[in-house]
Amino acid sequence: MRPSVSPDTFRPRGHEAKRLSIVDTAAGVFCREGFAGANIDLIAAEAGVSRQTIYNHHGDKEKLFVAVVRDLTERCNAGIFATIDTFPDQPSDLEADLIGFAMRLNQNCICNRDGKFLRKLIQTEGERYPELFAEWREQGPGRTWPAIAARFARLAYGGYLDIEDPDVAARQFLGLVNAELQTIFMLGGTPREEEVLQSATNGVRTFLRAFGKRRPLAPIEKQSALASA
Amino acid sequence: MRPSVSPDTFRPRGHEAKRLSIVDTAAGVFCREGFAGANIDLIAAEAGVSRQTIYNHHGDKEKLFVAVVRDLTERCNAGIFATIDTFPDQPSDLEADLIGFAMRLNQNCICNRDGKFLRKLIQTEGERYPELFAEWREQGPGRTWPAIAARFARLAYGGYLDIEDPDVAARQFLGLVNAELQTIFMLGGTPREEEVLQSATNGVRTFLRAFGKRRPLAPIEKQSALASA
DNA sequence: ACAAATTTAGACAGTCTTGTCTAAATCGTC
DNA sequence: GACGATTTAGACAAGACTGTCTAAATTTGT
Repeated sequence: MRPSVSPDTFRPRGHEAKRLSIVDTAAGVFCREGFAGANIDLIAAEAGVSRQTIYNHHGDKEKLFVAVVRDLTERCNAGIFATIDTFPDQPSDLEADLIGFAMRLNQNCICNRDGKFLRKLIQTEGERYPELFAEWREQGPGRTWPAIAARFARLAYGGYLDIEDPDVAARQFLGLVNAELQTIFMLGGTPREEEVLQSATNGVRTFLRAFGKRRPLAPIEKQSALASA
Repeated sequence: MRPSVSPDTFRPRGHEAKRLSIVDTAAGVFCREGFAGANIDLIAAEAGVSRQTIYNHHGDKEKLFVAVVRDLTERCNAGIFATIDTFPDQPSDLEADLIGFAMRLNQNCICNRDGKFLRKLIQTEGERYPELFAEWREQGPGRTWPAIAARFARLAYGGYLDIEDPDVAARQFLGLVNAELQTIFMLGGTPREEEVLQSATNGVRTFLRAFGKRRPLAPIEKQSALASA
């Protein structure tokens, strides 16, 4: 791969704009080529910036890489928490509302550019930077999963679901909702919206078969008639 | 990383032994360092072989990489099909038997060395070798998933499960059973056996809450008394 | 034990890459 | 429009890596 670039390269204006463009472009190149394969000249060309500017901003390749991961983690986390805030705490149509939530999570956090890049960088270079990715683990899954679990717990407490362990339920919810996208994720592809919807719909249906209140009509609840039909 | 190696390097004897050792070692190095970062000298040293021997056997770095992926795909597939053959077609204890199957699948196919390596190589270099990984997709998921789905279909036909779409159920089964291992997989780690068991147990329980026959006592079933306990 | 095949160590050319340096050009701001 | 800060292009040294070549050493089969 030669660092060739369309001649009419976009050239970002302003100090911050350049910093942004560099980190952004670098994310893409690190993903495509891996850390070792990523070429600073190529990043510079794609970012519309001279190589020296990259060194001015970030010092060296490794520091640039760290900046990229920090940046992605931060943006992804923000997106996830914003989406968690849309969790249906008082659903009118539980199935539809959970499918909507799953869709938002997938489209805004997991399948979007940042999510895709972060996932790939973690998978690819995670072992090489233990402390950096330990940080990601704490800031990412370590904070978002309990937040989702808390929402499911509230839903259970509100009588909408029949859940024993909210943490397990949260992880299984995500596993179910993405069950049909695994192969696509593996190869770094982006699933089409209909595929995401399909997987989310099937996943939520199964989730509700397992955890939905099964006798919304029966008033004799709780300890008594645990076995039902 | 310098190509340093313990001085008393194991030196494989025989033509085939060398070929094996090269492909095997290369798998590990490609995983650790990525394709671009993998160093032929390092592979040679770790394999206990001279660099020239690698070129004699495989021509160049790219051909070596292809050989590695082919090798891993083949071995993994063999393992998966062998494990699918242990699927509980006539379970005595459905929950325990499915947990056992999930454990075998995880331990022998997904968490073992080959599975870990193949997964990482696909994630890391998949986009760079579209046709190679298209081949993997056909030979791997394209063949194993339907095989698992067929087993679930048989279980449903036998009255053990209440499944509409066996393909969806199969994918969801895998998603559930691995739900709690995702973070570990992400970072390339190998989960401890108790973690695998925990995830499998929780996953199978949820799976059965969703798809298990819920009235094993009611005799007015389907064709006759297909439902058992 | 001998002949053929294979493997080895090391040198080597060619290429690529990182990171530094410099002088000129450009930009933002007053 | 002018000044200070930033950016640019390009050259450059140092090092790393791939893939080839050679002659010697080792292994294998008979």
